[in-house]
Amino acid sequence: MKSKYGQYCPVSLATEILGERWTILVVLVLADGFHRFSELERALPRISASTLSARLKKLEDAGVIERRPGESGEKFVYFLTPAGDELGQIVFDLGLWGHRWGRDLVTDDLDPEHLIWSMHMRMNTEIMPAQRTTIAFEFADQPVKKRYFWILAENKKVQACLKHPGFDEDLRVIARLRSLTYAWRGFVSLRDEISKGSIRVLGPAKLARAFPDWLLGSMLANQERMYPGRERDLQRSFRGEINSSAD
Amino acid sequence: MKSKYGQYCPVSLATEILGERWTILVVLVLADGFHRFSELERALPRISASTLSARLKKLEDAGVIERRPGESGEKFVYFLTPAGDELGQIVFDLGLWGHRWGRDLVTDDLDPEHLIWSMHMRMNTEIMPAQRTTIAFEFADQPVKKRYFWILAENKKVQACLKHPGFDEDLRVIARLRSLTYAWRGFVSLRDEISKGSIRVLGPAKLARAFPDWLLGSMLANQERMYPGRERDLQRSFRGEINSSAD
DNA sequence: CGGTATCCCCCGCGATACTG
DNA sequence: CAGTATCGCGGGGGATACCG
Repeated sequence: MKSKYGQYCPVSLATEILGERWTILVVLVLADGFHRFSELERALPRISASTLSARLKKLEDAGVIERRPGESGEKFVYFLTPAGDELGQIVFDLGLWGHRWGRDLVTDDLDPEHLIWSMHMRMNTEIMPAQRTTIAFEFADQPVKKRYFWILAENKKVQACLKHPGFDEDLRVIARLRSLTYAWRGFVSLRDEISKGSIRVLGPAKLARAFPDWLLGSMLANQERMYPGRERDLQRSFRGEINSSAD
Repeated sequence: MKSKYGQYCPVSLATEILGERWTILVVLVLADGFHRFSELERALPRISASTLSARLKKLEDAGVIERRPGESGEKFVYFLTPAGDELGQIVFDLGLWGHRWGRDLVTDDLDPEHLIWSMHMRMNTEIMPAQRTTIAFEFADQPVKKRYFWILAENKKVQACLKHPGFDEDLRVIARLRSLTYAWRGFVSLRDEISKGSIRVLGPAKLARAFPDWLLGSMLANQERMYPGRERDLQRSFRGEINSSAD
């Protein structure tokens, strides 16, 4: 059995479960409050259905998640057990570590669908209009298939759409994928990028002005990033890119 | 590249490094204060040299460890960087989780060499005799190759030996591997097992009486274990085994 | 649409051999 | 002894097809 280490050490035992590809991320998504197979697939765009199925089974066997009968369409919904909740805290710590010490992002890390998915979970609905608000996102540098997405908010409920939702947009946000991702991660300030024009917000002035407050950003965006030397380089190269594309 | 997830998510970035087999355990051993290639190999008996070499290289690239020139024989010594220290805390948390929620141990998890290695790091040298004390361990149920080990303590320095150290033993501890491992993990009380005879300590009465205090046990041994139902079953089957072998 | 079974390729890892 | 290069295999995981 490849996954065993031949050790009674508790770290080994934990690692047997978490060491397999994707497993930690599945726990993360469940801890984020998603419970359906399709939600997991959406949050983890590159996982294969069969792998996800296998991981859910293993996590269930390990006592990390519980499988309950589904209610509407889906066969099951998946919930963290108390053991899973404790694990979720560790996964969060790991995220903080990855934020502080993780490598710089490369193009292949960027994924518009996943970004939209993350953002729609962290909208400041308290200060958004109560009536339906449709925000269109256009990733100018992406191929057509990955260029257009929508986030709908209404009565403090937020929804992400991969297809045109059928009604007119209230705001349109146009940016390169990298710009919005960096703003999301907190590497650059959303407001700065908007005023510099690398992120454009089109629509009624009142909504456009309010938009930067709607987007809360990643939970970790306000956390300090280490290796400030690297970080400065990152921002410099990023800005250089923006400038050159604006020429 | 198999190790990438196509996500900018910080957990993904952390998992790219830690998701590979053995990596977390390498960090653990370094955090425990070992720094040499051979020490890592000893603490992780089933890792292959080539894999260990590859892991050290990756951890170095990731900024988790630092490779310094070695001083006596070895080419390098390996130290955690500040990033690695922070990671070490997470690995420790993971160990706590594994202790609380991890699966029961099976025979293949038990490893005498690793147990001796762990124990020799956690001897209560403050209360041990200052002069050289040699403790022989005999795992009665193991094949000859894995049956005999020694721990030497002298002046608050402790050393583990896989071969007869050349001088007489002061104490001899005879037990089945499972008994001592369970006592080490805190599943059962060392004192109880000694008084029941499943762990025997032979030698001068004064030393034999003191011995249970010398062995501090795993750092986690005093932590509560969850699923007490399972735990009781574990102890029952364990005791059943002892009894039947004592018949 | 929600989830599983099957196939098959590829690469991660262990074994072995090798160098300073 | 400390560490690295090479090779070969097994199984992890992605693609695809399939079922309810």
